[in-house]
Amino acid sequence: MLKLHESEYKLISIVWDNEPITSKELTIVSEEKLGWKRTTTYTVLKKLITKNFLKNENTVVTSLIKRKDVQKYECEEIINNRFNGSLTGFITSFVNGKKLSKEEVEHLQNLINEHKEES
Amino acid sequence: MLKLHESEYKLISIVWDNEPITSKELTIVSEEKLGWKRTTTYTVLKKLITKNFLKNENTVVTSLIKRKDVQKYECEEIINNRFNGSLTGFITSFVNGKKLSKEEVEHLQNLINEHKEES
DNA sequence: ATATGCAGTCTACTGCAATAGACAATATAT
DNA sequence: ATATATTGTCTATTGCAGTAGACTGCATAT
Repeated sequence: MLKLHESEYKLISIVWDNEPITSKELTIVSEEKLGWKRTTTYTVLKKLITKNFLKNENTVVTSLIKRKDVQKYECEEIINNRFNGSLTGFITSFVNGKKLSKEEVEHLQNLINEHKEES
Repeated sequence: MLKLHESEYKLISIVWDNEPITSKELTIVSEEKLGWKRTTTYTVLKKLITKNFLKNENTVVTSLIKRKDVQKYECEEIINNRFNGSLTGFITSFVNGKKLSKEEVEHLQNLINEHKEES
């Protein structure tokens, strides 16, 4: 289960952006970016360690799961919950009333081609 | 702001699926599908009415916002929060390690074409 | 006129996420 | 040996979402 609470997500995002990072530095960055007190960082850090999302070895914090995996999980969650598992349903909804730039179109087309069934 | 809490989302979903629906019926369906007591339904209903998401006229409940709009909002939320506003980032993540069926590919391609900038 | 039931509100309880202060343990400097 | 800082934990507080019970007002049947 890759479910993260909001505060956990915020902290692990800082780790992803900066790892390896010492716990000390982590408290400083959290203070700067999130306005958290030192102990708040430690509390949330501990949660993430307990969940095996982060580890802290000798005051050096690194991640055990990758950002991509969490993102993927979250995508699936919302698509399953809100769109009955339909990716096209999701995209239809998102894209509704929007225009896609040339780059986006190109990028999307590549993506689609790369993930076509057979071929 | 189209933000909905989980319980609100569950209830409005029932309305979307059944509107127009009497408040009485709503309590029954909520009881069946969600296991809610009558008063819970009324409590959440009131919240949704206060937010102008639903209305209740003469015990007949109807929606003031459409499912699509809420879904769109939620899509944007997650894409902005988690993917810096990048749709392709989102899809890349979702599609990673998956195959897309012929129908999906076709559907997606149509979507893209319909939303190309200029043309 | 009185009892019964339905519609709806108001208040309260519970659980949990978010936050942080008090404290403990260990290392380091004087 | 003692003061100081660093690392980390444990406990407590706050706020809010979720849930539901007690109550009110109104209509209707007897």
